[in-house]
Amino acid sequence: MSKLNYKHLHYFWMVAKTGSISRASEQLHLTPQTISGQLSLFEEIQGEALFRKSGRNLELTEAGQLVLSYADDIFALGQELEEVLHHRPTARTVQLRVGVSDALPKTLAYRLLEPALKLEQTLRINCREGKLEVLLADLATHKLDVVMSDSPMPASANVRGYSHQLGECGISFFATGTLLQQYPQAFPANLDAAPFLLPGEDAALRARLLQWFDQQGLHPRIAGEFDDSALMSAFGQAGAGIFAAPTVVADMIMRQYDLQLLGQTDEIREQFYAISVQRKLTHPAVLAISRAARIDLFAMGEE
DNA sequence: TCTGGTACCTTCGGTAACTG
DNA sequence: CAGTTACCGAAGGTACCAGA
Repeated sequence: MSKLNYKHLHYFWMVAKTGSISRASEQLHLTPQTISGQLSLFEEIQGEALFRKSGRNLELTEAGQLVLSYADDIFALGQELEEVLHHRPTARTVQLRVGVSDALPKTLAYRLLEPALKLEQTLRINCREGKLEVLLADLATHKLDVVMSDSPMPASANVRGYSHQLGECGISFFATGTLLQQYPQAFPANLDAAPFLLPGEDAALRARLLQWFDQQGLHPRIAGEFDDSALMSAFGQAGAGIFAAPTVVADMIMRQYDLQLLGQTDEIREQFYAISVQRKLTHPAVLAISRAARIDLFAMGEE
């Protein structure tokens, strides 16, 4: 049985961090051929190529990305041990690398992540926003621990992942006071012919809204389409149109953007998911998010 | 397009320290 | 003391880039 050589792992880690053998050799005060040789040996023992050549430099393979994610934790822990041994007490820090789909309202993203901030352990959140497909690619290469999205893992995605539903709620519609006065009819008739800000094609909410408009015989005037929910809210705040968001964050949106509520419906349901590469959620912060989100939404009578 | 310079990685052969 | 491991110097291969 092969044993992990931590010296090899350290050389690998330094090469991965610096992006080249020559730069790593400067950091480690060794010659490049030593690093190269030890790295080859490490790859041979592990039975996996960890780097591939990219021009003059090296880039990590998928296996390399996986090893790096573990090496980061191992050497962070080592550094922490040194600090403890040198009588510098330090709180144990848990790192959470989370990707937030840009279709997910930012206020909701915060609301979902909030339970993780209340963990007893010190948490460092590394939060990234982007298109779901890009975030899922990063999840597959272990650059992210979890992806928060308004839709489950797409069947077409070329990534192995598991969708964990955190909850669901109805939809609320918001507008500025000035815009609201121009459409005084009762909800939802006041949406008819009103300027409307529609979520982009990546958002799960978009299709549900369009279908609901059709069922209700409503014909809002589409004033804009937005992939980014924060951008859509900003346009809504400026009076460019009415927009929809999950009811669970209605209060936060009205406070944050100084908007008024047109109406609410439970006929459209917005769902929230945590997507991970593991069937079971194991990261302590993600577990906290998962548990708290379900309880919180249930308590509000929304699930 | 060719050529020379530069940067980077790998292989080979050898040495020194460590281990059982 | 033989085998193993880690290391280094020299040399060679590959990729990139600038200038003719």
